[in-house]
Amino acid sequence: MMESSESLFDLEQDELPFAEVLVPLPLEQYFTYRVPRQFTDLAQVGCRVLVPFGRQKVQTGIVIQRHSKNPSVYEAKAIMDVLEERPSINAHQLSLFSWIANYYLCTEGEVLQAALPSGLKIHSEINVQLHPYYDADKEPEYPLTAHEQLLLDHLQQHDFIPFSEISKLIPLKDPSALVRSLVKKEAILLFEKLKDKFSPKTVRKISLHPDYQQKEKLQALFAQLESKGNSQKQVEVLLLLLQLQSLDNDDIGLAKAVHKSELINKGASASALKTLVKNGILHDFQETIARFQFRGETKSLPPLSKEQEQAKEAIITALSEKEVCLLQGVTGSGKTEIYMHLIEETIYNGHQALLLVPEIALTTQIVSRLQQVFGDKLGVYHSRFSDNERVEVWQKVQNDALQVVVGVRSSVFLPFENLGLVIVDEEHESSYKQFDPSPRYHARDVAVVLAHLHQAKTLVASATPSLESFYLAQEGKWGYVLLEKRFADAQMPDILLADMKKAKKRREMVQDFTPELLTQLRYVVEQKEQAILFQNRRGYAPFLQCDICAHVPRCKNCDVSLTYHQFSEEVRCHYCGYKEPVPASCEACGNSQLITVGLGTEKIEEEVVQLFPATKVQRMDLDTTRSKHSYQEIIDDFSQQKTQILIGTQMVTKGLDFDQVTLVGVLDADGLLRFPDFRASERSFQTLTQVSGRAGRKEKKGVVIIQTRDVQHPILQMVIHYQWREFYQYELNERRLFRFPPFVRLITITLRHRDKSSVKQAASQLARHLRSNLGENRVSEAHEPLISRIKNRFLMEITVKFERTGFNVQQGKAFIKQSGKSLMENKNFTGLEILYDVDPY
DNA sequence: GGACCTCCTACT
DNA sequence: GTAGGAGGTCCC
Repeated sequence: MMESSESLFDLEQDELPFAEVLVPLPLEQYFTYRVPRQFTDLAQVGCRVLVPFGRQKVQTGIVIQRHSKNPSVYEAKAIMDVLEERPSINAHQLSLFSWIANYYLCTEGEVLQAALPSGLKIHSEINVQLHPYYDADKEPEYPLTAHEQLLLDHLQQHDFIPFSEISKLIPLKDPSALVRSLVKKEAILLFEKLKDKFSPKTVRKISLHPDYQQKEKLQALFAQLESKGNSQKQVEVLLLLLQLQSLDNDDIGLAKAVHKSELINKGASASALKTLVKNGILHDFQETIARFQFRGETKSLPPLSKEQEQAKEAIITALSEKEVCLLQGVTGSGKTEIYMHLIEETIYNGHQALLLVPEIALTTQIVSRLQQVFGDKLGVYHSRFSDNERVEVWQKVQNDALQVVVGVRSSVFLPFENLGLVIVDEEHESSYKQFDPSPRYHARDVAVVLAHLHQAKTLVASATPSLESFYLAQEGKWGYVLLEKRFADAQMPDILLADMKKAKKRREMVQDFTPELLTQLRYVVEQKEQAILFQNRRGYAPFLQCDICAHVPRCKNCDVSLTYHQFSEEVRCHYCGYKEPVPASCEACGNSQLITVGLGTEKIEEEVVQLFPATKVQRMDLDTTRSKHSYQEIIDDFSQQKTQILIGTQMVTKGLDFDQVTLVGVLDADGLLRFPDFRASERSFQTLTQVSGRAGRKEKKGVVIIQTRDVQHPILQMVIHYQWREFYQYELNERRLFRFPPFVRLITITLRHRDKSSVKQAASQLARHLRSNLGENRVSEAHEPLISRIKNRFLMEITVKFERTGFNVQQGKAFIKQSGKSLMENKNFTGLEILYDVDPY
């Protein structure tokens, strides 16, 4: 694709004076720009260009196509600059963008927005400065308001302020009117400045000037300096430099450069240093360094057990016939070692490899294991890294300086040149599906497409595969390899159910603990072993309730109850972030007795601390892991056995290897099972199996206790008996019966509007239109979603189910999008928003 | 997404 | 009347 467009371009470059440009914004079309003569060669397809966009604004765009068709209805503006000689985005990526936009019903601009690290998305920002003729002491020609005065006062002290920061300085929601007024009064000027440019990390280094890098020359120099008498400081600097040069080497390497900061830290006089540089004795220069530098020896690959070796061979065989293979390996079966061997072979064959991991599983544990083997061939791509760090990985992947990347879902967008293998670890993880900003893509499914574009292979792995993947493997569309034996002959734990209903009736519950779980916990504490307690709800309790009138405090902006957080003494909305102090009394009846209902991690922590005051307890959930390192700290403390009991949400179920955990307690399995969506069973089975897998490794067999009010529940029965085959057959049957994925393709259409009746009317109109054109069995009636208002917008929903075969899904999707578009153009529904979620999770 | 414009409304 | 918010539009 690249080749052909380039050669076409060579032949006819003068006839391609226009470019279609994609901008990273949620807009449907490309924009046409004129390519100035000096850029005819440079502005290739895939290059980033700077373009004027909107009212006096600079945007980064990508050249999608070159052509010679001069747009007739408007005059094309000119590309301002081409940002690189080699395209940032390769042909595979452009195809991938367009596939994602089509499949997930979003725009290519949204994909670009998600794909490019912001360090590569330069755009201009408006700044405000004082007008050169403005005189603060002079009586102003026009009177100034208090707000205007505030801004001018600020500008007396500062050279300029970014427009976007004015609202932080002055309590104004939209400062544009204020700024406009001040411009008119000739008190300020506006100017634009580019921001977010990538800057490589550099260090300043000092070395001897080449003229002095010989012993004799140096001796002469010393003699000369010492004779002067006032150069003592300079002599000290030179001696220190020589000392540092020889530090890790007996032989003095006179050409060697040392860090300037080190010289200064060790006491070199800055002014003497400056003089030496000025006199041409020392050389002061900048060196670009990588942000990630792997130090230390790489080890050879860990050997595989017989079972691992067999699994690896089976995967290779499967992938020789099929593009995708599912590896189902129980927790603790040693999948990571198999990955390493497969990656090694991929690199050996001259290809790049990508290992996708769920956000939360990207810990130092897995990174350091891979780094030990792959050293500086390995790159890590994570949202917690800075922009500059991400740009660096991006560029190294592009230059083939990195052969392996371990990363989170957005690493499918990296500019791989010759991908050979993609591995999706823990593929059932819902965090692979992006939700909040569109594109709402699933990284596993995008990975399969990405691999296909590179004619590469995909390995999809999990102990508890998604129903979708399991089905594809069962149907033979994907290969399938099973690894059932735990590594080093570790035994699977005993999983037991504890009947909360019975315990409650007999009044045997101690707070939220059944006698079974409490007994085991006591034993573990006495034996100095470790335990994990799992409850899938953060905060103290899901909500507060009035003891008398049963009123529950609700969010002002959303249709949800507020969650009680004891530590911060607040009630919070998990949807819009609204929070308020805990109400002293019921707002409905004035009663002051508000009780907590339900169970969150914070409350369990409190109970455990009461029950075991001498034991070290740690809680791990969204609230305790907000900062960059706290997650890792909690993990480290627990694996070093500084903490004995770990209490947490989902997070504790994710691929962490702790050897001394002998007990896992699930405090309330019913909360999982009751979840009102079609994935409740699947999620329950996966979560309970995964969390159980945390118990007992190596020598010691573990125990898992699951508390429930429904001991007969079929899902729980299958979990405790390890009947995963039965589970998949059972659940596939249900899905077939009720027409859910993997038997149909699901799309959720959400309509959003600030006016309730408008959104209802728009939704039923859209539903009627879709039902009559696509079939009533494929499109649901418009209905209110479970949460019908978020951030003061009312929501309506339409569910679409397309069968997998015998129906043109792509055509159906296009029809939906077209219908949505024309509905939004309807003047009765101005302000209507339509959101699509393809393959919702 | 954001800078602009227009329209609406709550005040001194 | 007008400052400030809210909604709507367009970007090549």
